[in-house]
Amino acid sequence: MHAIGEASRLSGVSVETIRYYEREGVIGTAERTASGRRVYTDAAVGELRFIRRCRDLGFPLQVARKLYSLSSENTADCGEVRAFGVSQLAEVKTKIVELRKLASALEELTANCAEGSTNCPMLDQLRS
Amino acid sequence: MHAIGEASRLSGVSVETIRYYEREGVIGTAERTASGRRVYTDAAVGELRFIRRCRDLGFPLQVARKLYSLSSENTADCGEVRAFGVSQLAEVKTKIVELRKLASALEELTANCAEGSTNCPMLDQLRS
DNA sequence: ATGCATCCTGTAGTCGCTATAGGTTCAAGC
DNA sequence: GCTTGAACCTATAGCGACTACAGGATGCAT
Repeated sequence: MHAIGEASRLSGVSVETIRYYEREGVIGTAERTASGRRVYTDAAVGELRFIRRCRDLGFPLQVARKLYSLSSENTADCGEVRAFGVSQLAEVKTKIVELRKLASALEELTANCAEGSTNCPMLDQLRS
Repeated sequence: MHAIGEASRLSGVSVETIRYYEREGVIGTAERTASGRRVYTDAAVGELRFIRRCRDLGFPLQVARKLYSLSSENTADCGEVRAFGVSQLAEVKTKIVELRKLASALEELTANCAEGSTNCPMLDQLRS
């Protein structure tokens, strides 16, 4: 059994975020001590770590939650899980493409800017 | 002179967002007709378009505003403008690197998932 | 005169936290 | 037993950049 601070350290989820997750129903409500402090089992810490890993992969909280509930069933359909992963991957790839365009636009814009000049090609572009 | 809907069409900024920009001081307060409707000059539409272009390039609103005010000075220092662009470019590049890592992680995770299987390597990874 | 598009204000919701205020509880050292 | 300080508690507000109502006023064409 772990206090919230320890659960935070073990899972990599901040204390405030753990409480937020509980409020929002992302994770189950933690047990409490007689004085009202939250207490976490190893399984609960595992749940937090699972959610954090999903978040690190860019899954929204709702999807993280769904994946965790799939993970808790012993009849989890791998195909359904895969679908979330594939869709997330598609989104990430789309974002990369967008950001690449953005990067080259910024490269072009800044290319001809010079220190001290009061005639700025970047501003000209933004204005036109 | 243009009504807000027309200004929106001309600038590519939604009506709600234009009002939001005014509320937040991103743009100046628009003139009003006798009945209280906002009215936009071509210059005001240009301002909106400028802001939208900055946003499209990923600049935060504050920076967009700053760039617009630089653009309005006739003594704008091109070096200062360039600094914003370069810093934005660096951020975009950092994000691309992160997203690439994410994409390859997702590719690995989903690679061994198969339709219909109840033994899911992606969930196993997320759990472990 | 009617109807519909457009406009107005004000407020709340989105997402995923983060921060603050103001309080209680626990554990260690003296 | 007492004090101190860390860790905990709740409740609320703020972030960024919108978006989405609700409930009403206005403008314009038929």
